[in-house]
Amino acid sequence: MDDQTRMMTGLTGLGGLAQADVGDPDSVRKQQSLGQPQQDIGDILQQIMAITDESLDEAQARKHALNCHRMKPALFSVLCEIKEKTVLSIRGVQEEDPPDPQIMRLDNMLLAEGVSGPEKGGGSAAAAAAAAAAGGSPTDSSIEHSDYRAKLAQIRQIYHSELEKYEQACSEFTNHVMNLLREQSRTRPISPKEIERMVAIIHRKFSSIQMQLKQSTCEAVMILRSRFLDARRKRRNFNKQATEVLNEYFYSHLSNPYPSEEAKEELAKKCGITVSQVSNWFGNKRIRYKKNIGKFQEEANLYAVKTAVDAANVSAQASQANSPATPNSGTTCSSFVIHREGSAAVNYVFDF
DNA sequence: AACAATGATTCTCG
DNA sequence: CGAGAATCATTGTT
Repeated sequence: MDDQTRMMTGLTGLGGLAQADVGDPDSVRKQQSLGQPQQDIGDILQQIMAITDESLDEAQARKHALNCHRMKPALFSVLCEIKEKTVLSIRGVQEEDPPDPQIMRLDNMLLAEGVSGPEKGGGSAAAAAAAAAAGGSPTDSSIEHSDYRAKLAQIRQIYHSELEKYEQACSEFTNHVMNLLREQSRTRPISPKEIERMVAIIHRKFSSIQMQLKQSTCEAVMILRSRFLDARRKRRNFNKQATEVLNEYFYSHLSNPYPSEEAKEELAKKCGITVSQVSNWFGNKRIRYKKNIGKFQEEANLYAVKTAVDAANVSAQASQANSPATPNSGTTCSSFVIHREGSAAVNYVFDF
């Protein structure tokens, strides 16, 4: 609202010029030299000055009265004359502002973040995700990005609606001022250039408000980004079933616990996690298992038995003669057992 | 609160 | 680019 008040002062500044013109004793002398009664002119000037203090209706009536006043054309021409002289001093003040580097910076950033620029509907959400992933594989990370995208969309929506509001307010205000100036130009001389200048001033003021909007939008995006990046570190432990599936695979492939890309995808689907999460899990598991086999012995045996039982069940269902004591996933399972027994806590390396 | 477990990240290396 | 290793940061347990 600070800008608005400043805008108003800018506006009254123009009006003030006219008042100064009117108050110029020079003009009074000129009027006197025309042979008109001084009192009369003084009255008119008083009336003009007082217009702003009156209610709209009164002012309207008074304005109409002034416009019909017999002295009006003469007064107007005098005002024009004075204006001619003073306008030279005003001209120097005009300076064309080059495109603000800061606002360009903000614009670029908003564009880069996808806040401004082409509206991204639901259809191109994948494109937005891909852009946000920036090099990551599009299959994963889309889940993590959905929250981010939703928040970004929220910011974008607020930004656009605010921008629209500002633009509307700006054009409304410009129209209002232009109408006002046109109306006033009947009473006092206002060149089109001046109106132009006034419009430029208004636009400058509004664009400074716009810059504030852009700035705070940028800040919001930055905050969102940092929160999001922090949030990526946040994690939820996988549910029991998922851990079970992963462990089952790990211990039944202990001699070569490196799932292929297809296996990873299948595990990911089974566990309801992403492929990269599966990769993370196996990476962590391998290194932690290797570091301290002893700690995992119990778990390993558990899953060895589990897979053995499963295998036995499968074979039983298949009406085969295998006893539960001779699991058919033997190669990997037994290799683990042998290794365990042979080198309890010493460095264990996977059989590659 | 201290500690362990665990998922994610970052770095180096082949 | 993927694996290993170290590390971070959160979650779960005691």
